[in-house]
Amino acid sequence: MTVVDDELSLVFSALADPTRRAILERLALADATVNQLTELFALTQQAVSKHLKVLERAHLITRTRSGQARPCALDTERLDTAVGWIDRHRQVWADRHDRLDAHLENLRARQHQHEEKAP
Amino acid sequence: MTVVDDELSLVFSALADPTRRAILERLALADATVNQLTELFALTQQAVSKHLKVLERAHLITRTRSGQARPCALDTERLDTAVGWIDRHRQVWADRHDRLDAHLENLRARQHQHEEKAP
DNA sequence: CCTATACACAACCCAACAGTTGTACAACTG
DNA sequence: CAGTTGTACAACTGTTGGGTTGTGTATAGG
Repeated sequence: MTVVDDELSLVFSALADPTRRAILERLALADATVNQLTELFALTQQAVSKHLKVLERAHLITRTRSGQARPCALDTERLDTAVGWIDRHRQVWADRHDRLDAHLENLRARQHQHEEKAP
Repeated sequence: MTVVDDELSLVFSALADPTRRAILERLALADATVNQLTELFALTQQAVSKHLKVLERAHLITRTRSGQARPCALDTERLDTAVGWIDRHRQVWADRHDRLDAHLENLRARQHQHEEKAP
């Protein structure tokens, strides 16, 4: 993070906390109010509110107003972004392996040629 | 994190830093030594070594010894774990929407019935 | 053997973070 | 209208994190 505060850093560091992941897991099932979420943890309401603020800043949740309650809903768009980044580099790495496999295949083919020449 | 240090927290917090993500991006292309990685950033070798330690602790890279060099290689297994977690909850959320869509569809069907009765 | 190289370890600094308590405030409830 | 409920804001504390400098150490090369 430091100064950057780029999108991915916000998302990943939001996901880095077990409490926040638990909140997201809960919200995947159904929207919830701050108090409903607070009941899930051995934490004060204020602590949960702080976590929600982090999640909101990372655009992982959205919040509306419903009377005195302030329900939270999961927003999966940034999760797509995060998976996108990971997948991209998993893919490059996989391709690299493909290339390695191709390379080894190539070697093996030449090996056979040598064997034919001098068995 | 705090005390937990579970697998996912280690992975996500490792991914939360732009420098570390850049390191992984570089390693997706090819293995590299500490010095090679250091050249990429305006950082001291020690700072890069610290980042590598974090990545190693999260099992996102593996390190071997080759003479005096200590090459780093990407390890994609935990990336799978991370994507797994995200996907699981994206899926739950998507299913929830399916149910909502079904519900709305249901409502709409009934609405039509009413319209037929009293247009 | 001596020196340069590639890296790690240790101590320290400062900023950010997770948590707390205490309080303010707006919106429901009787 | 008074009291309760749901939530946010503020100030403080202890801990973690990224960065630095300074130093140690094993390996490679002349």
